[in-house]
Amino acid sequence: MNQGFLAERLGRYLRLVESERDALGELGEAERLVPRGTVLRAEQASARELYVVERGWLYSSILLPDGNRQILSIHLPCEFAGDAGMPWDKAPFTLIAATDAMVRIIDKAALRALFERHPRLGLLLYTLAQAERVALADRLASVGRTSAKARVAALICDISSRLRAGGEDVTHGIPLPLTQEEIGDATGLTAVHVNRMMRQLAEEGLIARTHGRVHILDETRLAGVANHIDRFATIDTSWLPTG
Amino acid sequence: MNQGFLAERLGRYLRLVESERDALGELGEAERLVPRGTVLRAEQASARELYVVERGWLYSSILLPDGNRQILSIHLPCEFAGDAGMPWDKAPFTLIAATDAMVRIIDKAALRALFERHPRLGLLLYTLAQAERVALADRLASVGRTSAKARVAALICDISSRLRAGGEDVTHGIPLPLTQEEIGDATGLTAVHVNRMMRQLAEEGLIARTHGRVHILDETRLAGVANHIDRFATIDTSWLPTG
DNA sequence: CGACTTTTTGAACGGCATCAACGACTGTGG
DNA sequence: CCACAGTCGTTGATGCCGTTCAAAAAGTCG
Repeated sequence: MNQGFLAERLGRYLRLVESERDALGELGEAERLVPRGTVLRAEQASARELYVVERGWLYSSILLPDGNRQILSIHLPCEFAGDAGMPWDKAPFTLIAATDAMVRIIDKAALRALFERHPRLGLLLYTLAQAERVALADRLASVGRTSAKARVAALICDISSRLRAGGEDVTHGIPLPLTQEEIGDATGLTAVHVNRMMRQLAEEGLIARTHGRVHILDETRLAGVANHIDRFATIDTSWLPTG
Repeated sequence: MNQGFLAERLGRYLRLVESERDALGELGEAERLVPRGTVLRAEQASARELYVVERGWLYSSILLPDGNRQILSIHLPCEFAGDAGMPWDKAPFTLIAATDAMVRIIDKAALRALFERHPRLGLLLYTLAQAERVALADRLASVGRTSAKARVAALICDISSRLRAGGEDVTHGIPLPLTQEEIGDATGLTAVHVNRMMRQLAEEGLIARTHGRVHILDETRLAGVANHIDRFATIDTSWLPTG
């Protein structure tokens, strides 16, 4: 699996042929280790590359002039990071490592070559970009129109189902290596209120917490209060060309 | 410009060659007239197609179980609508006409053919999808981390700069054919509070309002209270293959 | 152990929601 | 041309959810 993080991710959605696997394997130029808390790429920094998370978690965020921060999305292993910056030569967001992490660096030019030589993979990447857009839209609905408790629940549900989609065993709790401050920045709340909502979810028997991990006790009810829809579970690639 | 809405839009970012223009012209199968308030496509409805707005405004929204609604994005003339639904066979959002509108219908299969025959256009579509994702992220930051006044201001700035990017003359005010209820659903506020914030923006001399139109009096200050960044003005396609 | 970050809890405040009512406008049918 | 209904905009009064401020407890790392 050494050269295969990208192929593994894309292979979840499409049966890849040999030449496609090879092309994906050659895509990444270099790896980079990013210790927890480090800025991998700052807003407005030059952005000629994108990343694939190989280990650890990253997140992208925007800093507002008044010092407020919004975390836009969390990037789990095997997912892209920084790909939303493609349309610009300066990064629109800041990328930070939530845990010690390892990323593989992919150059824009390499992505261009991939689209030209493997249009089918291009179409798949397009499709996945649209799926990310929908994920962001779901978060917008959560932040714009639901209560604090629902937002925190939604974050937990989202991470859980993405970890599960990534093949991780979720039955014995999931890691949640984010400070309550970070959870607040992701959900549009203060750290103080995040704390209260987590406690409330625990008191209601929906989750249990143990230093850095969360155990989902009642998945159905939690998804209910969160208004969660697991969209990534049902991605339809049947209309893509066959390899 | 009869066959060229898509070519016109994409031509803003890339100098298209003849064969590409032809391919884009043949992409749309049919047109459809959508009167104001009509649902073009409901959440969960079968979704084998996407749309290009030819006239009028649409918006996509999610309806929460409690009856709350979040408007996710507004689709202006020459923009795509429903393209975020590509990864699924059921539509993730509802598409509604904000004004009487005309859309051109594009089949998923036609898009697939476009990617295969014109990888460069595929890459451009991928890039634009990422740009839409960033626009959504900016809205998330607005809704999650700014005041009611800032959110309303941001909506006005966003629409204004997109209309301008579309070639519309913005100096004598912009149309805003949305009810305050709809503006509230887009910004995560109630219609009542939208009203108050609009009045406040007017009292502060930032905007002027006349039935259905808004005049931006002080663009710099308005962009300031909105934390607005005009990202679409600077899309960089220099790394794409040359035609 | 000491400095720092993170979590937790309490008390008081405020922005936005909620509820309610009225006015302005639009279209429709008599 | 007017009566009427329906939608939308406007304004006031009240209340609650989440913020802000403050401080202590618990965890982490040198």
